[in-house]
Amino acid sequence: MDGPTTRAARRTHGDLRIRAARAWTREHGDEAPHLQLLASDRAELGRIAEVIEYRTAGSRVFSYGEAANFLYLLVDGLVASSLSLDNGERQIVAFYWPGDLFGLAEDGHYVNTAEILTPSTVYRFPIRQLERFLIDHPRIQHGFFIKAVHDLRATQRQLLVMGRFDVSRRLAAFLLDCSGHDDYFDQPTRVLALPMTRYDIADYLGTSAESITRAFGLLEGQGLLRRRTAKAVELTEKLKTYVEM
Amino acid sequence: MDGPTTRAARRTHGDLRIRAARAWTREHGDEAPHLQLLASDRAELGRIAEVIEYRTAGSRVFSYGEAANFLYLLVDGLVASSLSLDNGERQIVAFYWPGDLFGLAEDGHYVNTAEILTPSTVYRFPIRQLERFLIDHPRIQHGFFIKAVHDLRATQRQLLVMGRFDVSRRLAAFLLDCSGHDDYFDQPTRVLALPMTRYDIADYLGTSAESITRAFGLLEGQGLLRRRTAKAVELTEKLKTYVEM
DNA sequence: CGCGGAGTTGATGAGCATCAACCCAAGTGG
DNA sequence: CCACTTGGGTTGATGCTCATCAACTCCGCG
Repeated sequence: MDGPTTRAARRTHGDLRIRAARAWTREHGDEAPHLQLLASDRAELGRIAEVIEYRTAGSRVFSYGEAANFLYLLVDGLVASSLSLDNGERQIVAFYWPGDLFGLAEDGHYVNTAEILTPSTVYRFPIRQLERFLIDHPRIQHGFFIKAVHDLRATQRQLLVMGRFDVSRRLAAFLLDCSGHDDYFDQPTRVLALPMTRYDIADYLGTSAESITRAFGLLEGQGLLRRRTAKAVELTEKLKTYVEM
Repeated sequence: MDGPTTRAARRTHGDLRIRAARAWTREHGDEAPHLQLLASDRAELGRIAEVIEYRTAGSRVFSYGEAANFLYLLVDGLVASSLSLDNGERQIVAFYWPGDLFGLAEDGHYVNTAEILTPSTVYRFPIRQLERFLIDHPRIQHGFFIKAVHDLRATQRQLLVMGRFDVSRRLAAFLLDCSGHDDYFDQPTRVLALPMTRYDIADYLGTSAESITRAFGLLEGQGLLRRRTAKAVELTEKLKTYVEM
């Protein structure tokens, strides 16, 4: 498989956006799912970043245990972050969509593996430089802090899904999450494009690919969705009511 | 049930400690599970905090959906953070031990319910004041950021446990987590004091209280632990090997 | 002493993992 | 251009894990 291509970050950093809802306070007109970074902030951040493009699905941005020298911002594409057991079983702990940060580490080593699911573009920031930079730019650091809190909330929510939902409900909740990403969900037709395989979904929802297929069948049987192709699903409004929380 | 008692934060803030491993970089002598805050930092933080004591188990620090005006730091005791479904099922998404921060919110409202499990002492910080304070004190904000990342890692790990482990393994992993807290684990005798009920453990591990009891039985049958009383368990060294990751 | 909640044990059935077989679409190479 | 390959997707059969309901014990407490 061919490796990624690297180049210096572009002049304009309009694509440097961090996806996150506000942590505690609500501010006027704060509905946007993206943090507001000033143009000057973006430019400064862009200065310490490199742009990398990954072409091939299946390639890895980094692997568990590697020395962690970079933090990544996904600009375009889809990335999965996973943990694996000795027996080879894999648990995907997060899908990263455009605007997401990834590259969690502990004591200088990555604590999970980041895998490319579709051709992707990322910014990568040298950790040490970034840490210094954040100390010097409290407002930007605050944005990163809010992002971390946002991800923490989302992961806790997923814990509820895993702990209390059967497979059909988990799938329904997952599809609704996906439908929040306009790159993959066409509002007018309500058709969701699924960039990942059944196996990926299963490894995310703590079940098997067969069970995912059967859950699709169940939801379809109840008129909550319609499979156009294996990777394109039309969602109905009723789907929301199926996931009671 | 009697309410909590409030008083101004004390002069000395030696108990203001934030529990977290470093996010990315490892620094010399950085083994301690607590962030290093300067004495002056602690004093400044303490100035905007109030100390609250909760006597009665079962009382709530805050409930889902309430206006979020405070962030909490647990000094002593044990607190559970949970989400509930319409049907009353409860999922505990985290136990908070001394040194943990809690009070996640979104758009100004708490996104889970914090419940007192044992008599507890907390610091509480007015959110708005704290946010201003953190912007003005980048190093302390950095500590909070690291704490958030630490919690995110821990929650992702729990997601692996929930997605890939059977009940016995989940319980074993949970007991090992608990044994990391010296307040409740006596190193010499290897006896762990469990401050929570079977129901709490079940609601954390996404199972039922009966299954927890049976899992205890299975682990005991394999010589991995010994139940002294319902709330005191002697762990063996072998327990670690049972949870292969 | 009697009450109530936690803990335990047993019986039963449902949901799902697993294994196996098969279909289908996209590539690949002759 | 078409056979062949490969991996994802689907469907069916079977057994196991665990949720659930019920009964009972144990313990602390007024």
